[in-house]
Amino acid sequence: MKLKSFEHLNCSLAQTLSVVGEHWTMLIVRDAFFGLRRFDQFQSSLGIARNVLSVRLKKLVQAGVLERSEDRGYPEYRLTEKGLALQPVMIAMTHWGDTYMPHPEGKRLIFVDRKNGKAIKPVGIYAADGRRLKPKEIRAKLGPGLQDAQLSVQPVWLEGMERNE
Amino acid sequence: MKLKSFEHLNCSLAQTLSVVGEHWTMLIVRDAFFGLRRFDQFQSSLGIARNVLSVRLKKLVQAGVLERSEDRGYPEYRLTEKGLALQPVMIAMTHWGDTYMPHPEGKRLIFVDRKNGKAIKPVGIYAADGRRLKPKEIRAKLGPGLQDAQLSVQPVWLEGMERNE
DNA sequence: TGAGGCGGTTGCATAATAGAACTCAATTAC
DNA sequence: GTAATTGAGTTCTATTATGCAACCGCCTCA
Repeated sequence: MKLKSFEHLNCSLAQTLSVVGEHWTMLIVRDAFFGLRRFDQFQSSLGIARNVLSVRLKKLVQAGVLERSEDRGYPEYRLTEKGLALQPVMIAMTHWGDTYMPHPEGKRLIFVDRKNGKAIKPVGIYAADGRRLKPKEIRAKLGPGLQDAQLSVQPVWLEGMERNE
Repeated sequence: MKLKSFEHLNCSLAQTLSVVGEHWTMLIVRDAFFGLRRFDQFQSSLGIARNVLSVRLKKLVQAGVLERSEDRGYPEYRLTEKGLALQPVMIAMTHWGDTYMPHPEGKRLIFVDRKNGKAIKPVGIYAADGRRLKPKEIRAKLGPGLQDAQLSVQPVWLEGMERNE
């Protein structure tokens, strides 16, 4: 049987995972963020099997995350705007890894404002007025794209994050 | 051959993926955020195979993302603090899916400040002073946990995100 | 006492991945 | 001008991991 897709779930997270959720995919995107553009660069940077890389790149291009061009005579893959928009995801994941599975020597990467070299504001959830919010200080509301009837586990879902105490 | 792990990459993102990067894992975490706690809740919410769910839950518990208890006489899985810290990742992914693969009717979920019901600040990268930064307005610097010598693709890496124009 | 419900485990068929070897075209080297 | 190299994939095979269905043991409730 095929790998089960997530399309039966009306869920934005599942949609995202269907594009960047496969083994290797986010790492390819990360490498693209760091300037890699060519097939063999990705391959040797990650140690990924060439056939798998081939499939991943095709899917990312098809999904509009990467763009393939031969403008310089050889194939290049670069992030589209849609791909660049994955930056918060990438940075949030990097931050979590740095925090909970740290390198003994300290942070591996530090993201700074290009303009002044200062560290960016720490990844997290902020209120409209700028206050930093803890996980349990937010709640999820149903939007127009998701109706009660579609919820698989009605009662719990409807309470949003209320039960997480 | 076994699925290749990402441990040969000294990379915080790869570390994170080694915990939550497998098929289904982030969706289980999402469900945990929404209050699901029991085996069959996860199973029927996601439609995941029971054996796979079993393996995933074990790994998440072992990784310290979920905590298994039988305090109420039956097994329950809930997010630890480490698991709750995945919230920015979850929300960033949800936001990306909502933006680039939207439901025709509109947003599926809206995250609000529990205190006043107002929408949270949009996910993104912000400078220390609060300015919102575009993807190319930041740069990555090497931290103590990552030395030049470990970089697989020296020249490009060293420039950080400079080549992303 | 027996009919579910819950929380898994077991066994099987198939799809996805890892690894290596192999194309095929364009450069580069000699 | 021909050989050797490089880059970008494709093809082939062995082995996992996933999906599905059936099963098991424990508890509850009628």
